[in-house]
Amino acid sequence: MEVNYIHSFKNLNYKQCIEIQNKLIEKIELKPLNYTPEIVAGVDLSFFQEYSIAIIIVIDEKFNEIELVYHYQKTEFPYIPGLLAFRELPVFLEAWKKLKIKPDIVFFDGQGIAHPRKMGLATHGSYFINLPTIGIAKSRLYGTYEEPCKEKGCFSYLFDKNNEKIGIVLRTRKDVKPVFVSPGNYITINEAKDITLKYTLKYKIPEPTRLAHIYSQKIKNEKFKSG
DNA sequence: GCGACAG
DNA sequence: ATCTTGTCGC
Repeated sequence: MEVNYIHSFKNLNYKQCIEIQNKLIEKIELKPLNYTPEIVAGVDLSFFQEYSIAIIIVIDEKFNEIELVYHYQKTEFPYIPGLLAFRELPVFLEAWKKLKIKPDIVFFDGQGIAHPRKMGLATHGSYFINLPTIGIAKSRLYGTYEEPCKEKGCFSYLFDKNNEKIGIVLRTRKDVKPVFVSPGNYITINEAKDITLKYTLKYKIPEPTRLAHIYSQKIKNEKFKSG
């Protein structure tokens, strides 16, 4: 798939990254999707020594795996809370170029707007691929919330310092720690929640991201260990 | 100054 | 994320 524009982030300092994020805030469009996604992609990265491996898995409504692409290159940006996109997007976008099928929406392993500057991985990534995105995080980065009830489907809202909703704490499985769902872009908070549940089977992590994680581990082992 | 802090 | 064994519970 095509990429809007891309440049390495490796020479940016902390302050410059924050400036980029602040400039992109005004471009966020949390508008209704107005259609039901049928082709969904999941993204995840794994790391081995100095390398980063990004994989993208594409599935249809029946969870059939339609396409899988990956790309690995040397890691060129450290993990810094709040700046995850600068570390992961460059690798992801190289894998994205190899993708033939155009998904209706993309699930990222991290936050969307549930971020100090509303610029989590999923939101930042949406500008490069021009598609709706959802952030699925296993833990909280930013925001306050009440604990949702224990049944599958229970949820509570995540709020920022201005008491604005920035995401949902969603119980995707009974008696299991909830996931933090937030829209990346071009979708609403509630749609992100509904679509996440729709793509969740018997595990805590919804299928797109869960499968992406499994394959990123598998490819890492094939390329850097046994194979 | 101190604590928090996606992957 | 990654390094790593067993273990409690459905």
